[in-house]
Amino acid sequence: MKTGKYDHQKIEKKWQKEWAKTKRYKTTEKKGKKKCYVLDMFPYPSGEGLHVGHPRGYIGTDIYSRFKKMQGYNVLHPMGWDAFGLPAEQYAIKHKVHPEIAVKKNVKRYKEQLSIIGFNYDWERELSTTDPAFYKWTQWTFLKMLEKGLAYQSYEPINWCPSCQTGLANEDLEGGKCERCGSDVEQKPMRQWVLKITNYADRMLADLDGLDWPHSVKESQKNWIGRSEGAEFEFKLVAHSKELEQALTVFTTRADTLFGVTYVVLAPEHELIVQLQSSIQNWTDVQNYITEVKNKTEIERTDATKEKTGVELKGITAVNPANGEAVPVWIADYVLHHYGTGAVMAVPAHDERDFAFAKKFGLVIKKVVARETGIKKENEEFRNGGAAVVFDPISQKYAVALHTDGKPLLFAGGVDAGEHVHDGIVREVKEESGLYDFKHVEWIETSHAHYFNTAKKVNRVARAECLLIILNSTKTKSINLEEHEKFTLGWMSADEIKSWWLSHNEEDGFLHYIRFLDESVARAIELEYDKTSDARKFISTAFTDHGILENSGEFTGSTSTEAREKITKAFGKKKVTYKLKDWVFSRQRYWGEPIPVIHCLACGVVPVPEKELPVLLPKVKSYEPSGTGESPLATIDKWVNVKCPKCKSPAKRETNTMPQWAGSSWYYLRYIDPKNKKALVDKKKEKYWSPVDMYVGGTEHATRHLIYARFWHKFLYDIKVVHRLEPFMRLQNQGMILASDGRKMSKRWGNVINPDDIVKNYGADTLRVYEMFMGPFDQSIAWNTDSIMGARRFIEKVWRLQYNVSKNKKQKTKNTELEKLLHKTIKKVTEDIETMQFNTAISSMMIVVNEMEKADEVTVSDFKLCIQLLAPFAPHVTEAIWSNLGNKKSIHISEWPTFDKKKIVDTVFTLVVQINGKVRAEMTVSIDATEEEVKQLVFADPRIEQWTKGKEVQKTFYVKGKLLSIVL
RNA sequence: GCCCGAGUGGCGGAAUUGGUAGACGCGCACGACUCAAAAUCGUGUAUCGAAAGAUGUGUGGGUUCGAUUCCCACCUCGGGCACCA
Repeated sequence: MKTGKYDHQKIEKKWQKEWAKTKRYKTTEKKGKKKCYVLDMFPYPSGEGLHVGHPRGYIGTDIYSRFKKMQGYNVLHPMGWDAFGLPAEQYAIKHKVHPEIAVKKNVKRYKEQLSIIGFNYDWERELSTTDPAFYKWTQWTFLKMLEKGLAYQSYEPINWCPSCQTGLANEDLEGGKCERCGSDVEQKPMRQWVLKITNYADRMLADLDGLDWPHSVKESQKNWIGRSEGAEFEFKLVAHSKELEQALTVFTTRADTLFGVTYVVLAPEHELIVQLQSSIQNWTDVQNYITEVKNKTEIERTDATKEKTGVELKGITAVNPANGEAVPVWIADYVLHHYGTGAVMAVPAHDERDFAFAKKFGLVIKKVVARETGIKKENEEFRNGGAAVVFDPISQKYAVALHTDGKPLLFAGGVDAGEHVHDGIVREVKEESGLYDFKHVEWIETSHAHYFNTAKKVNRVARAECLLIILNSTKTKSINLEEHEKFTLGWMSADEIKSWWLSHNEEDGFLHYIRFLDESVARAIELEYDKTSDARKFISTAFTDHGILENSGEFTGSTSTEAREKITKAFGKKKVTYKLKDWVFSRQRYWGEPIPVIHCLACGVVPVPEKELPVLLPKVKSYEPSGTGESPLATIDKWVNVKCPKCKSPAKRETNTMPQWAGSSWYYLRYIDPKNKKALVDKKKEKYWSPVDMYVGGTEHATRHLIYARFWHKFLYDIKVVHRLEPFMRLQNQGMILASDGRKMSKRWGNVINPDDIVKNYGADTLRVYEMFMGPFDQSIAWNTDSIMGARRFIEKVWRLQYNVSKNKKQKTKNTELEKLLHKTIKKVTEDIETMQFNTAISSMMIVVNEMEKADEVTVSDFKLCIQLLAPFAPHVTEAIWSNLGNKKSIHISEWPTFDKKKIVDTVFTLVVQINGKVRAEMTVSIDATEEEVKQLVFADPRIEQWTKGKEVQKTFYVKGKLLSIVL
């Protein structure tokens, strides 16, 4: 063989042409073979073209699908275009071309850019969501949803983007702003089509468990669906001492706090308010407030840090179903109309928001849950007691009972018979500390601690009141002598007390009890001491943890968890609520699938008959938004005015279009059977190819595309179009490639690296290897053009190797060390591709190539195995070498190498000798050596002797094939 | 605030049923080849130290013969949710 320079341009052009000619990548459907469906999230062809970040995921799926093909699978690996929606329309408006033409142009450019990278897509299955033959089935599915009652019209206010001139779904917002343009969205009441995705919330949640998806994506979906279990309670309403016919239903997750309700709050949009008008004494104020709230943007309204506002509905009270107490009724915008029942029972003692509201408006705060520490045990002995935090405002220090070992404790104790618990604590403090000059005594909280008394060997639960005592002076009287032996009066700052307890993790008996008290101290210390006020006011916060009930009638003493069940059962009913909202499905824009319904004055909403699908998007002169909240389609009289399919009287077409996410919710099914005119997908074909085995895309789709597609798929399952509950079995995220400055690649920053340039200068194979080698596939990483040389050098090494190898063609003797390494590499690369750890796969191939370069003799068969491993990564150069070696058929249909178990077994290993945990020597030992033999060998070694001399060996640990640890 | 995930050389990163930390690559230094340069090849490259040796995987504790890996607390960064009752 003649030595040749590695000319990537020539090689890549030649083989891409050859593959196209021989239809190398046409999907095979050989009988009796297993299938593998490998899919990329199809791109939105923008006008900017691709940068080097875009192909990263495509390279991953390309490697995976080539690998699976070589393993003998029938592989489906298609590509298409997600081309409806606002970006294409905005681009078209800006460049004054029709979106259809703009999309065609952009697709052409994308396809060119993709093709030079050498992907193995089956282009015969290419599809576009904008193709009428495709969107016919998007419309068809919508009609099925309409038929099943899952698509409905609503007039509720929705998110409206004033800049994009369209309504948006909840998923299209980012922090209350339009995800596309960043404008503040408004709440605009208008007619819209909505899909009942909430009907599927539970199934989507439950089926997440069976998916091989990244943990973070599953978490995002769980958060997005936002299921919460709680209860509904009905509060009867009273005005002028008479019960009204309307009642108020509230939703809560904290039924255990029902006895702590001191008022109730309605969202300002609540429909009950108008109904109650005649009973409301301050109607003008109420109306003013509602108007005020209406004028706020969504962001202003949902800002949790702003001051709470609200108005009381004077003249009306609500009756607590648990204890019959009448409480005031308020309206406030911190209560959201669209969550739960749009009304809450306010428990200021145990909810931050209610607390803030109650503080501001001077409402009653009633504590019904006490803090609980430790774990509840059997046969607990009950103790009643308390403790006090004693504060000296002059020195800003706390008085503690200082144990001789330095431990600071609270002044605490039990209560004498017949004595009030507060008096008991005060008495104890006086006796133990000698302090007596108190300025202020305040109750902070009640707590329950479960602990084991080590002295008496009994389980105890201590109910303890925690008091705050503020001193006038630090003068003392005589101190109880018995206590004085162990304790002295000490003064410590909050930080000193905290740090002592943080560094001493004591758990037994009384100490555990003390530790609970310490938590009360910590809490008391956290209370802000208001120096400016003569009233010496301590400002508290709401206690929102679970605990033990107080002041709750027969439920007093129960845990929150128990009480929640019991109280729900006694006074209300269980209820589940979701954060997920129904999918706002209409857009007031041109470039989308027309919603296939007709509005008839007589018949109402009439679906377009199935045989008239698709409802084609008409050609128009102006597709710019009308600005009236109506779609541009509304201006095309010819298209709009039709006859009602039912009664044949004049009727009008629906002029709203579908959102961008419609087509992408099911496109993966169409690749299976892209030309089918009779069905969305052929049942048999669907049964063979579904589900997608490997789906690769960015994390930005975690809560939109991937939620919508799962919903759409489950619907198709219900109407028996598909046979699997989930569309994508395995999902892999690819990380973004950032510019070398660490920012996103963007024209705006002028930091875009174009893949065409890299392919031209370094080659597609180098680009592919570099992008896979730069770091873990799913992590974001900055582009570094310097580092790309490493990948290029590696490929050149492989290229040069073919000439060294061919010289040895006749050589027969095997280099067993090299062979062993090669077989270990086959194992590693096979496993790494399966788990998409491409960086370590390439690393191990680099190692074997380096060794082959160093070796004098490399057999052709060993080298062949090596380039077969590389073939999915660098398809062009390996194909060229494969052909140079005299193979007639493509390397990409050759059989994937398998490793020989016998060939990777080591005969010797490196034993590591540790002495007292430190590595002191290494030695080569036969793999068959017994522990005794190893020990003999080790102790005879002079390097070991120098450490063991004169010392006694206490223990040894032997890990077979790894190390010997000696303890002296 | 709540829920996830992650912190390792000059840089990208490797190694976790607890067993040699830093594979592979980039960069850098020196050497070979060259009139010279580039390319290529070779050697070295965690820190401190002349060396022996010591230290070292965000910080502080703990378990263990042995911890990047397990436990507790904290710090920082990234992501999701957020007045969601």
